[in-house]
Amino acid sequence: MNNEEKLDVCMDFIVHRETLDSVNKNALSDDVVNELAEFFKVFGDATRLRILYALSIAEMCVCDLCEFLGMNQSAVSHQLKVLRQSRLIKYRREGRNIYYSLDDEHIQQIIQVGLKHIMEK
Amino acid sequence: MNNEEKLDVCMDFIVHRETLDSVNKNALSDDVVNELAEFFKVFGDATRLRILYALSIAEMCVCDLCEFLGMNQSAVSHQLKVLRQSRLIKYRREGRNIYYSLDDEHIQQIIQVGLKHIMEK
DNA sequence: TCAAAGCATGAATATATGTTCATATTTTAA
DNA sequence: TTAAAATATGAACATATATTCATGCTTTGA
Repeated sequence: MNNEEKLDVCMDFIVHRETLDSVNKNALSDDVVNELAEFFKVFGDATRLRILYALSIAEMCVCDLCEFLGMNQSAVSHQLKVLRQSRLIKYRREGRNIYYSLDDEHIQQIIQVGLKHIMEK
Repeated sequence: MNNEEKLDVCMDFIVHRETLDSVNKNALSDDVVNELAEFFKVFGDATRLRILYALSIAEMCVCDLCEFLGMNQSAVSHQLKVLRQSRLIKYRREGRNIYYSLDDEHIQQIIQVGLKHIMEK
């Protein structure tokens, strides 16, 4: 391993220049990383996961979701807004009701990979 | 659709009983949902994502990561602790340095699915 | 057209979380 | 064995976020 440069981070010539070059060359852009973090953040909440998983089984109106989640309508609507803005769900109006469903084929895939992970560990 | 029961959530007979039965029957347990949320939460931070992506390219010591991330050592170590506790990374000591690497084959898979999602949207 | 149902949303609050600062721990070189 | 380097960690602080409360909007039935 090469230790060619002195850097602020460590006090000696410890940093691995080749590794850093390789990582820097292949790293994701800030924009992509931030978008990706925002995307995963949506899955990082139990309420939203339950909504997504429920919608993977059936289309549901807000009322249905409130009943299923055992939460009040405002809380559910706020989370639905987050999911809408992340384009993970879509909706259609039918009379006074609004029916939500999944809007992306990656969602179930991601949840499945996550499930596989926690099952195996 | 059947509207058989009156529920607190909505003021009329709007809730869809069949849908709810089906969703309740197939829903994930609270434990699994919470574990899954904790798992995804780890991916929902740009710093941690950058670390994971970097480690998918090369094994790195803390010093390397500080330099790559442009962050101080304490902040990096705190995030490494989160990643260790989630069992997403492992480490080995070599002298004074500690080298981190990925500890799970699902990590790259999940990041790839996420990337595919944000690219297509 | 008007009241009520279903849903959305802004503000407020409580809690969670990321970073910094100071310091502790472990290892090696002298 | 002792000082310094590399890393870890507890506490503090600032920010982000989930839920609640109050209220607004849209649609339908009377």
